Amino acid sequence: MLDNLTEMLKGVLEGCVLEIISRNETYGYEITRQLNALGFADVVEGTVYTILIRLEKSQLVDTTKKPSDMGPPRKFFALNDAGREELQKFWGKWEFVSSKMNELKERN
Amino acid sequence: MLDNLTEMLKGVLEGCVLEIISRNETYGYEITRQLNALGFADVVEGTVYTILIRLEKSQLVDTTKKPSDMGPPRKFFALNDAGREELQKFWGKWEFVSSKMNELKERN
DNA sequence: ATCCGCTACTATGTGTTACTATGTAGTGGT
DNA sequence: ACCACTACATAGTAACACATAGTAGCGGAT
Repeated sequence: MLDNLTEMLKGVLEGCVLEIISRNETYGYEITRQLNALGFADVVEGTVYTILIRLEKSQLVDTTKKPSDMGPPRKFFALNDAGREELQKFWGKWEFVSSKMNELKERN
Repeated sequence: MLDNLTEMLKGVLEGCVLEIISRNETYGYEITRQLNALGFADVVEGTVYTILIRLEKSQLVDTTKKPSDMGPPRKFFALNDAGREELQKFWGKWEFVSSKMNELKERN
């Protein structure tokens, strides 16, 4: 129905991942499932993993590997201080853009 | 303060331009000014012109050139039926993403 | 024993997009 | 003559989501 969200997700998906991680230390596969459950049904693992690697390189997250009884070992991600700061900045930006968009939409 | 909105504007800026055009037949330079006034202060003409050319190629707008007494002739843009449909789709997508984002943000 | 499905991670390449930078050109004021 | 403002155009860049493919562990069914 609302065919392709890809472009609109640019710049917000990373924030979503940060938010999800901030709630609970978690791992890529699970994050993908949560995003899908949220409604972003077309988001695939490849996308999430590239985001996670980016977050790791930017040193916004700490990682630990833990065994799983359901498959291969899981790489858990947790926000560090820089990550929490980035998350706050993200919501600030979202609030700004989102308010401006609604302003534009409602104005007549 | 909220340093770089670039990535978050991807996918929404085109919709903003569509919305602005839908209100009044207008031209690139003026659209840029309106976006700046809205709060998207860093959006520059080059960005808007590429969007306008894209809209033209996608046949979402009709164009007419009109002389100006303030400078070079202006290229006016107006939405056609396809453009109006696209605009509606855009707001549908925005509504969806935006609601999901707020759901994610508020949930605790 | 073998295959399949699910879990879980990694890597390479592609298309789209906003932005940078630069150039052209018309008008009016000083 | 010069400059600021108006107005449009375009080649190149960086960042991002996504496509695609591969590797690998585990459990259940055939």
